[in-house]
Amino acid sequence: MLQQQPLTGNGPSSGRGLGLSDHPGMHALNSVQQPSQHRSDDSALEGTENGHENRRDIGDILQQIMTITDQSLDEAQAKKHALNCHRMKPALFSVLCEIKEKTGLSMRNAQEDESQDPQLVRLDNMLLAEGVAGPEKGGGAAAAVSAATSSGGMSPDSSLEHSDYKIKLTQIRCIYHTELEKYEQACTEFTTHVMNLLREQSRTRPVTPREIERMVGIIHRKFSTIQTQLKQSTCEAVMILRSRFLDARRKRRNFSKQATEGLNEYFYSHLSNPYPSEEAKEELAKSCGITISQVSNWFGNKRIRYKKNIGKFQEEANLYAMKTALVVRQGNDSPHTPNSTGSGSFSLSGSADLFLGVPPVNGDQAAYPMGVQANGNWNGRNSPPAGASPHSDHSDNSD
DNA sequence: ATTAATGATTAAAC
DNA sequence: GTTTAATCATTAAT
Repeated sequence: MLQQQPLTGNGPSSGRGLGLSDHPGMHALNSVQQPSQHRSDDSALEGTENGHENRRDIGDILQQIMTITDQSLDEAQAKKHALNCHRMKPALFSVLCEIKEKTGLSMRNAQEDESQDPQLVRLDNMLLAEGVAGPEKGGGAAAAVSAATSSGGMSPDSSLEHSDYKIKLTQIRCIYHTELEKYEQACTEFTTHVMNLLREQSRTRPVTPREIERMVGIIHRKFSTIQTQLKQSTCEAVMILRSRFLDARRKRRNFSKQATEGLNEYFYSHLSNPYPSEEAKEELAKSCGITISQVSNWFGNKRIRYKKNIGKFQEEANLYAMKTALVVRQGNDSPHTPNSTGSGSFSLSGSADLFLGVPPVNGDQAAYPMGVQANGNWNGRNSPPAGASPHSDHSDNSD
């Protein structure tokens, strides 16, 4: 099928075997054979009286074959090059490629899924959101922190708390980037290697550029799985880091003494309605050096814990009540001044120091002098009956 | 080493 | 949205 005579078109050739015999590259083969052809007379075909001569030929051939391995590399290279330069080579190449294409050898991975891996996209987005994949400057860290603190509005302060986190995040980012770089380098290296190899082989083998491209795609897909793994583990590390460093429960610091003092002051001076407004919260947050969320948390905790065991807080209540009273007395000499305490039963205590007898709270009968007691309005259902001080609270806030 | 105190988180209710 | 009640996880105190 490949021996179409007109295709060769090389007139002077002997017309055998695609006419390659006159190519310089083929001389090697000829040269192997020719010596054994001791005078291509017809006598060779006769083979008369040549039993031992044939044996000698075989020996010669073997000898020649053995010498092939001794041929210098340059020589072989030259032959190859000569073969590549043959004018029939492109035609033969294309024909062989066509055959290969038809036999489906090269179309095993025909379906080129150009679809991006959704998981990889997801990981990319996550890393970007965490500031790992983004720019390596402060902007990235800031973005990470802002993203991390998105759950609670606690961005203004606790930068000290975040510094550790930032350091670790930077470490992760560095590792990630170096690994990614290594990965990319290895990928390109391998790809170029394979491409060079295939290109080289395309001289002697029907390998189309299309196939090379496809091969590159396959390689990239393989490497992509590695990339996915890298990104996944990075994500995991970031998540662990976040859960460990940004979960404030693990980094709880007690408030400063003065902060607690200020909060308690407000709480006990608004005991009848210890629900600071937004403005009051802001004020408290500013004066105590904590966030509004922390103020809210503190009041939430305080209310529930106070309500749960009023007796336990009696001393504290008296303490702050006295403090407030003293402040009020300093500010205003009148003993009947309605101070800011919510409970009417408290304000009359000129010396609020002996209300420390603390009975069990849940007892049905509370026959004791309540030093400072909120009327149980705000602590609705569970509030102990606390028969003392049935006055409804009304004298209230200083605002 | 235990325990109490405390700030933060969570689910559920409003 | 906030608040309650329970709970967690850490810190301070015993």
